[in-house]
Amino acid sequence: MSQSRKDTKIYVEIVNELRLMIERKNLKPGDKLPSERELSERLNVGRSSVREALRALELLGLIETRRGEGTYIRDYGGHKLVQLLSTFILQDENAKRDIIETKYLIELDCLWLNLQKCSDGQLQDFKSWAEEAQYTDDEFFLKVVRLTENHLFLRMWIILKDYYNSLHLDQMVTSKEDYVQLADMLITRDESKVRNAYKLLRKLSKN
Amino acid sequence: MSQSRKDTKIYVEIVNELRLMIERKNLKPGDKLPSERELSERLNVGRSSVREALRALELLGLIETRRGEGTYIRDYGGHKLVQLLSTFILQDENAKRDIIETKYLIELDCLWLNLQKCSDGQLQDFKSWAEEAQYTDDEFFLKVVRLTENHLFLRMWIILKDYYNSLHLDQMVTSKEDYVQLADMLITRDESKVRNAYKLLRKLSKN
DNA sequence: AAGAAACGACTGGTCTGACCACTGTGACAG
DNA sequence: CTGTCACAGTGGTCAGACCAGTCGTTTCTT
Repeated sequence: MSQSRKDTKIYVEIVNELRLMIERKNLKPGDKLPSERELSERLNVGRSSVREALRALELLGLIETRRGEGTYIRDYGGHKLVQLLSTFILQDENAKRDIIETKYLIELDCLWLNLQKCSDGQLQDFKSWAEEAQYTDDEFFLKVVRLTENHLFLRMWIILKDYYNSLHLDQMVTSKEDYVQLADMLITRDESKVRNAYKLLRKLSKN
Repeated sequence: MSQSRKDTKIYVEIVNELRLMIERKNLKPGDKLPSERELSERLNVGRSSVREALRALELLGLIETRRGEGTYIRDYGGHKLVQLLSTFILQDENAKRDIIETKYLIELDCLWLNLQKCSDGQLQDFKSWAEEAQYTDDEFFLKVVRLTENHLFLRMWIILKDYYNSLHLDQMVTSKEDYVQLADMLITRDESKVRNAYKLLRKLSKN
């Protein structure tokens, strides 16, 4: 009727089956999945079909397999996906511009979110860290994004960061004062000041 | 030499092999890839390994296979990825809040981008359309996002929209005037006015 | 008894060959 | 010329075999 046709490939069904299993058993990153042979038996499919499904999920970075041990759920992060998709997607020049543009805007969004939602204490801690610690640009903004406690932005930013770094742009040198300044402006809770501090840090001339 | 190292799985090497092949021959969406059997022969690997690689690429939406015909390069788009990643990523409770928050912020980003980059003519056209056409909320903002010509934002927004709709929130009724008003504010190129118009439309009390 | 070596059970990694279902094509009968 | 049909090629799936690691237990050595 609807789509009970067998036009859906087995391996896709297995992927869905796995999703359900993970949901039902509430499996989290680090947990172990059944072995390939067991899955093949439980689902009444060939082991090769199970493998196709698992390999696909692995390439996506959703699971991890260790020979001799088993298959485990993984904490998702860009990984190979980036490298992969980049050759397929980032062909034209516009893509390059999109990545830069998007990364910057998301960083701004996260700054804004922090400005809205963080407590004074959190912002103060952040500033102290910015003053005292050693960090790269990625590390600094990772902390910014983490502070929002928005996993979606975190995922997106991590992927964007990987793309961004794969562009091999000229590394611009950002002085530590710029970072500290930005952290400082957060405390003022003044949106436009934060915005300007970010622009300065990124050396964006105008808006 | 290069691949005599057994630390990389065959199917990953095949994926890379395919990437190279696509680059070298400059294959584009719609073009045909060699058959599974031919690949298996040319690369001296088993057909099952070739399949694992192809299935992974298929799940990613990078290729398309048609039984009896062959394997073709596909025009990339989110596809199954969304559905897939959602269950693996959005497990916790905060996910819901993240989706809403992120969608709104990205919509604001796109509005801001349009305000920066669009010509007067484009904005005028957009306003005319907003006044005269019939559209849903999704359709309205799809147009907004499209206008930015940032494919990355477009992809992200589409994904977010799907997530968002799957939440089955109470449909809020937005009057057409709000949309027109927003389009109108774009023309003024006043950032804060656009921001306020958006907040009004989304019925967000404060910031 | 304590430590080391060997074994066995289990897991993923890969290959081969077989069969099915489907699509495109070309030969042949009308 | 046209319609039919068989065939070769392609993806979809499966079963079985073997390799190569990991881990826990057993057995042997000291």
